[in-house]
Amino acid sequence: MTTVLAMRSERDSTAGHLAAEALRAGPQAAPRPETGSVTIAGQVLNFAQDSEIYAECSEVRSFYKVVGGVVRTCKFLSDGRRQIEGFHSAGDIFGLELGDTHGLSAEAVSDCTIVAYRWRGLSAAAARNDQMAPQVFQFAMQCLQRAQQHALLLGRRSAAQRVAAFLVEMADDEEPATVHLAMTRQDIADYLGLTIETVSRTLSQFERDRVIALPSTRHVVLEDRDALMALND
Amino acid sequence: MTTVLAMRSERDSTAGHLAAEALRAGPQAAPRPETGSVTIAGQVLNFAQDSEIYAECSEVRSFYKVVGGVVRTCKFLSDGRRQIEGFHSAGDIFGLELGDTHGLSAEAVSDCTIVAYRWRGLSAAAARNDQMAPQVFQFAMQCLQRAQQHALLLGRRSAAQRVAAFLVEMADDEEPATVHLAMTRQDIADYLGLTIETVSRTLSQFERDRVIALPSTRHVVLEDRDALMALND
DNA sequence: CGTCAAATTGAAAGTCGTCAATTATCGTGG
DNA sequence: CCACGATAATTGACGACTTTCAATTTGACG
Repeated sequence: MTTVLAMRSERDSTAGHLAAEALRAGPQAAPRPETGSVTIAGQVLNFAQDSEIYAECSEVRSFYKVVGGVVRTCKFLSDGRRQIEGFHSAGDIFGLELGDTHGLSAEAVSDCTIVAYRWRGLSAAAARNDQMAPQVFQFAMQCLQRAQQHALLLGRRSAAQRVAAFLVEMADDEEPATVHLAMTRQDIADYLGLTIETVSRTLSQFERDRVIALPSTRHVVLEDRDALMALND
Repeated sequence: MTTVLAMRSERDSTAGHLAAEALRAGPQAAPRPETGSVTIAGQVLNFAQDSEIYAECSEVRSFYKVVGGVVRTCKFLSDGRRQIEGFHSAGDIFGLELGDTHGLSAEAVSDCTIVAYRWRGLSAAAARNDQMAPQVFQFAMQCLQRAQQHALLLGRRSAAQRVAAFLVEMADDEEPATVHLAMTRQDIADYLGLTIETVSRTLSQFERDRVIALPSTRHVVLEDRDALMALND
């Protein structure tokens, strides 16, 4: 199966909008290539829960967009511990790298469907004369800002602040927000730089404080989102 | 006073080398513009110790290269604490951003000299038809990798591991390496996500263990660099 | 030599991690 | 549909590491 990812070449949009539109466009968003647009063939792949999408230090062959399910990108330490750099769900791009080897590994948090877009580095893309570079740059800078925000969280926040930030990050805009967690407590812990026990205890404490409700382990209702947000300035 | 930053337009080099050469080129590296190269005017600025170069959320007018001295880029929390994202010394670029506001603030760790290059975003640079985009992308990805490495450090390392990583990062290639610290213990603590006391205690312990020597507070001799590196896998 | 800021050191407290036990959840098969 | 086993999650007790608070020492500069 093959799909297309629209890569527009208009110059009048801002770089931000260009990238946002192009990198978020799904297969369904480009039923027919528009005049002047460049399309990139993508291959749809399915991964079972906990299967590896690519390994750290493996050769970069493609970058990826999540169609369904959730993906985690992470690093491993020699002692077996993990640092999860981020979770990626429908519409998110991941695995786009400058060098020829992946700096992180990627794994399926849940069963998921992913589109792989062939990618041989920026120079190869630039040589095709398409307007991908600004979008790729935009993407890199977004990743950078998230990474810096994450470093701030890991360096300076308490366990309660980290868990609160995670819940707010995962929540939708509804009120009260219901968060469906695709990942285990271990995943959350490895994302927040905590242990599974601390995450569990913190969630329990939030529940006792009536800040959240836990109808099931994977469903969190943010009863008092303001209280959660207030924990981080 | 005005200087130039060479921005080469050759296509035959790898993206990596392009960026590395162009972004590291100093005033002295481009005595005369070469045929086919694009030059960017830079303004030399001096900043006194602890003065602000730009504030978080301030408008992006330029990006910067350090000529002399050391710069820190950091974020502030509402409680007054800081997370220093990185230190930048001679030759380093900082302050290059996608959006129109800075995501971090920049301050002079020591008295320092900096070249400011006018920068109005990638689209403005791209419109001038120079070949800056790949170099900027390369730069962004390098920052991203450093930020991810830093997140790993902050999320999963003990105080001793963090201080060891910092010393190795700051060390030159000589043996034994002598590190001249331009920053205070507080700066180091805010970079490593620790307190000033913990940094001090850890350095003292390293000294007792004969891993380092401290001829003065700002001079560290890595007596046993292997031992320091062994702490992190 | 005196003053002030930076750095070090000590003692106590607190947070989070570790280890262990219990409970809950989910998938599988009877 | 229920029972069972395996995995995930929770909870408790304890300990280690880091922070906090406080005092002292060191170093820079007039």
